[in-house]
Amino acid sequence: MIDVRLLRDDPDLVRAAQERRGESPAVVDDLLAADESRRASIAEFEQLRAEQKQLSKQIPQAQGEERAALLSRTKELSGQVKTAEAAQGEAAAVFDVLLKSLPNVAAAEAPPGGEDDFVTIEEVGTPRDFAAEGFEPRDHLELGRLLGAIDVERGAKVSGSRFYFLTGVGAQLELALVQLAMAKAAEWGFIPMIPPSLVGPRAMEGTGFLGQAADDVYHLEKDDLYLVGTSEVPLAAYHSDEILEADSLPLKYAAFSPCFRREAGSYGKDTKGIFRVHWFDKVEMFVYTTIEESYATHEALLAWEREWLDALELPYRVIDVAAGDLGLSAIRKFDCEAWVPTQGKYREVSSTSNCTEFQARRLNTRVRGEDGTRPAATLNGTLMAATRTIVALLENHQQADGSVRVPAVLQPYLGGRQVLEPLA
RNA sequence: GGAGGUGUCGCAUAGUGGCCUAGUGCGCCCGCCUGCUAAGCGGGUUGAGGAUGAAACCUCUCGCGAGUUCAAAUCUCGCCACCUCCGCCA
Repeated sequence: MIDVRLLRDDPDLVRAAQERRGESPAVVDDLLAADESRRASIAEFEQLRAEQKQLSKQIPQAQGEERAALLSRTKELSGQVKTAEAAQGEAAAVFDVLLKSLPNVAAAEAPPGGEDDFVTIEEVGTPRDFAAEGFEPRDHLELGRLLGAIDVERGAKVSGSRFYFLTGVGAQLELALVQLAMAKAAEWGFIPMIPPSLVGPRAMEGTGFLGQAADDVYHLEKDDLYLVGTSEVPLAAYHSDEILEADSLPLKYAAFSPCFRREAGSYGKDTKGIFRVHWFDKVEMFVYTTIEESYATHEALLAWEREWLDALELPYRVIDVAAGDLGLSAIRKFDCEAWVPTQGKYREVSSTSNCTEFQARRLNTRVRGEDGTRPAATLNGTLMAATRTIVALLENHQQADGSVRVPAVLQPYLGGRQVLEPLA
């Protein structure tokens, strides 16, 4: 959630941000009204409560008639306090629901508009010209079959559509990618983490995934637990209800975890292969810092993502995601999209968001500094999403005979193999 | 899943209905004293919210939530977490 004071002091700024997202600025006025009545009800409750406490204190010393008078007045007040307290709770709840539904204030730099209104920041590397090389590129599914690496038929048999088995060298490839990614992250100063991928409602709600994105989340009703779509969720909740010392920042975590997505409403999209699946493994970077540092940290996260893709020798582009496509928590988001030869397009393989104080305020994570305590800033960025990375690696590094070249950095993690060969 | 126990300020503890505006010790911060350090002395030290130009001020916060009462850290009920033992299990 955003700062209530910002809402009161500069509502026009919030309205403008709503418009950049293509959302209604009217909620701002609803919120201001709700804040008004919330504060009025607080004042009323507190005034009654103060009187009740003050009179109540005199009772033990009072005698006879005076005591009876006090008792009858406090008795009356007791009821009024209860009513006022309930009213105050209700007003606070109304306000809270509205405030939590309001997205973070989109950065002025974020391109206005929706999904298609992104701005390309840079294209890195050159997609291969397979025609010039004299062969038709195979898609990752066919390569996966040739290599004995991916089995989607049995994935569907066992778990349904959008599930897969990684087999043989495919399984080894994922493990190699995970190891390399975790090793790199540790080098960059991230603390390696393996977090729970089942979380309670607070963590899910606090990270903003129970808003518009709720349909995309798996929920285990019997236990009221959620399967996370990203380890951003447990990492953001990790320090909930904590006060971090300013000189301990930045706190950088890199987590390996499975990710689960219902992919509701994506029927018919990316149905072939393992590009869009209900479950995949991912190494995610997550940073706690101050709001002032967050902008530079966001650039750093992007730089690490790029270093990763450079190391894997993949052609990709970096885009500045438009305000309407930011999600609830972010003020700005950069995506890295790797070239997918058989689709002839760049497709998202990583994404980094600056959530400023939005998640920290919901999850009650604060920083104690010279000027008191205030909410922390949180940022996240994908380092390695296994399935999409495998798609990009196989397709971009394939050779005419169906073998796949292994980038040099990955070779030590694959037993020194330089090439993945098709099964006989 | 069953039985028992515990939950108070950063840590350790005191507190069985009003004298709790939650005490004490440790730690930490500021000051005094002292060649230096230690000791000693004095003061400060949970967090959130409301009001205000800013304060003084007021409210909430003893795991969480409801209840009893004029009044709850204290009594009642529910929930959660942790510990011990049993069962089951990777």
